[in-house]
Amino acid sequence: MSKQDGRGRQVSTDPIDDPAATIMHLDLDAFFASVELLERPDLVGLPVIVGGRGGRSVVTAATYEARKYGVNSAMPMSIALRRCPNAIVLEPHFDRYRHFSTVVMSLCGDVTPLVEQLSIDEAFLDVAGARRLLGTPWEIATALRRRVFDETGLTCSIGVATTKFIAKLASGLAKPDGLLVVPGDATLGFLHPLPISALWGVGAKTAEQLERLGLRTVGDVANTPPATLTKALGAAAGAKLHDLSWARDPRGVTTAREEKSIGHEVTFEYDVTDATVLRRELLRMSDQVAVRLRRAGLIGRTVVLKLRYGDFTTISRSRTIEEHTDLGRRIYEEVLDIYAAVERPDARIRLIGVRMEQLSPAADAVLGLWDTDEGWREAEGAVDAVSDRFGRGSLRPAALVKPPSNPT
DNA sequence: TCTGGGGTCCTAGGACCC
DNA sequence: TCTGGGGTCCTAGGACCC
Repeated sequence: MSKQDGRGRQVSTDPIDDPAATIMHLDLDAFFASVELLERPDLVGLPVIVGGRGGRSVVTAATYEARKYGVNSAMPMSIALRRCPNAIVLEPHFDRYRHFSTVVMSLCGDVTPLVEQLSIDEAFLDVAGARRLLGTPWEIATALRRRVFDETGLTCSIGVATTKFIAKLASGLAKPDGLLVVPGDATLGFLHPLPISALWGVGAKTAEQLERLGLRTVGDVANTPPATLTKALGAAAGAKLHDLSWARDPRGVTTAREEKSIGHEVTFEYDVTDATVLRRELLRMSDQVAVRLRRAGLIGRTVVLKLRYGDFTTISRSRTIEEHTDLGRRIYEEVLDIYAAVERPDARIRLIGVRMEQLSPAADAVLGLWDTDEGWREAEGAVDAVSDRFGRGSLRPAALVKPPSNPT
């Protein structure tokens, strides 16, 4: 049995299987648009685009009917509507997407505890330990796809392979509503004919670089000396690409990933020149960032201001402060000072953003206030007491704990 | 045609220390 | 007088992904 995929290729739906192919990549189809259609069944089968209505908005998601007109994610809405004037545009509802995402991730969790959520609509699963109980990878994936549909009404695609990279490629080729298993011994035959853009990390710029070297397929990259690649792309990117082109991808499925930064940014409907408006926005965003830090039980040390001017040039200025913080006023104070240093009276500002980096758990900072053994034990006890009572996210060292006036 | 908002990772240069 | 090498931290920018 076979069917045509979204790009007109034949995709096998035969139960090709390989007990050693235990990595799965699940990807919900046209996720945001599909969720919207659950509430608007009257629009099923029509070109629907999810995105803002402002003049500067972009396409967040599009149904396959809209994609037929050349509408794609991240495309400016103005262009999308020119290509597909009959499209129905719906505003996004991120709360709904988060809800369905949680449901689907928990269904994945019923298959195996080894679930790595990649984004709101994607996850890797390692089903090596689930085979005895649930069957072959093909059987597991088929059952999971059915269960996702039965419990949410959403379709998804699953790629199955021996590595993450190949599994992700496979789910992409299986879309929409498909399943593709790439047995271990078929990997290179599957991979090498694909275009270089299939490689993870190859976007427009890198593709251009590689084409200049005369490389068009993944197989071409595989047969290029690594030194040539590193010379053109840098040490890390060159080595990584060469490895991926031979399907070498040692990354395992990991469940825990720590956040490296938290930030917010806005693009104004019209460029802003009024400094009062900008400062108000910076205050609002500093508070938003602080709220998210506290909810995550994190504090940050590096404050980053991002500005994009009317001509789209973008700068960022950062400052690392002495102490960690999760307080909106403190973040605002720094960001305002940074802004003052780059402020130009005539500048037209298109976007501003605030971000916090160098994050660490709030509890660590509390412990860091003491440097003696007994002080440490005392602090540890205080942290436990507070987090037991209120949850770890409630720890705000600056407010809760006064450092000893005379340390040591 | 005119470019969102959330992120991650990499590079390169400079400061500073040993 | 001219000149080390490694390591870490910080900053700015860019490519990329969903």
